[in-house]
Amino acid sequence: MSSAAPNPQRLTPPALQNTVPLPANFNPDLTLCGGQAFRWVKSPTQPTYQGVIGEQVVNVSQTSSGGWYAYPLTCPLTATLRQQLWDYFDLDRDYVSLHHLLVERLTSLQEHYRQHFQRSPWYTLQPPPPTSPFANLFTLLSQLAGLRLLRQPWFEVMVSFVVSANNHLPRIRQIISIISRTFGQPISPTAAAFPTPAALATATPTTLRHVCRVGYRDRYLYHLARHIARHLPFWETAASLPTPALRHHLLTLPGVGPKVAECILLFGFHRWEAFPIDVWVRRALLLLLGWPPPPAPQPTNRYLAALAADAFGPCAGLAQQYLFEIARHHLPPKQKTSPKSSPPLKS
DNA sequence: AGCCAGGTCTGCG
DNA sequence: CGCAGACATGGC
Repeated sequence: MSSAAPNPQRLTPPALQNTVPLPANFNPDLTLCGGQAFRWVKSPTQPTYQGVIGEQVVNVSQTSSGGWYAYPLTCPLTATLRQQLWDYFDLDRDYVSLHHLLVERLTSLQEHYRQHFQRSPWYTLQPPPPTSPFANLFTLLSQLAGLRLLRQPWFEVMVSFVVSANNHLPRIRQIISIISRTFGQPISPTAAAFPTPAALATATPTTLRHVCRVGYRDRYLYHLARHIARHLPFWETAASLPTPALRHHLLTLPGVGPKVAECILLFGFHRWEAFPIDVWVRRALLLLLGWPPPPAPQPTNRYLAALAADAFGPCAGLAQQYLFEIARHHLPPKQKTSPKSSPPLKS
């Protein structure tokens, strides 16, 4: 844990041709340290992030001119590995165009509902507050232009988001790290690959709870790993299933409900029509729409999912990640319920 | 100290 | 369906 050594491994950056250059506007904080992946650690002293992709420790660093690049830390960059990084960072996709598309979709969605709610009786009863992070939508969204969706392996995503339920991001990262070091193949003195289903299937609930600190989720992960390991041939081919069928199968897994299933579809099977709705995305979306607060009737998540599918279509997943990051950075931690009355005074 | 967390599961009307 | 509680753990 605590590296007392003054300078652990000050590797000189590899020659440029031995790295994978990332797009000019790449934003590592949003992409690597947001809510989609849990294995990236930001260096406190340098513009560098270290993570694990497959069986490799990977660094993401910045050149003096500001560009970002990725390279494997402990081995040369083979053609196969270059392709793996290219795939992980989703470098075939044009996120600049996607950003412009999202700006357009979100703006028109906001305007549509603004007009809708202006005619609503709830609006005149309780007008929305003028101060909202969505007041200047274009400026808000421009801060997110470097956010990308990573193409992660599906089993790691399954485990990560079962762990994520009712949990904090820092603790999710810690748990995923312990699970990797405990059951994954070591690939460096300090790092390990994420365990295969077979490897994690050897875990006992007791170990999961008391070593990996997963709490009451021990039985979910225990049954999940054993189930996946036992039906591995099926899940290896699951990537070719249509999204509704795949969603149906995911919902049969222990610890996987509607929200986690959408996360696995999006981050693990790269289905961009998936739209996970958690408390943050829900709050951000309602605020964007200008939805009147209670006592006005509130929409169900099922309704919001249909709304998002209609508004964003094949970009729903990226729109969701935008909303999540907006909520995380611009909304207060908890939406206070009704003020009710002043707190009781101690006499 | 107490509340909350990228929810899910269970059991009830 | 919709709703209420429980649920381990640890950060803030």
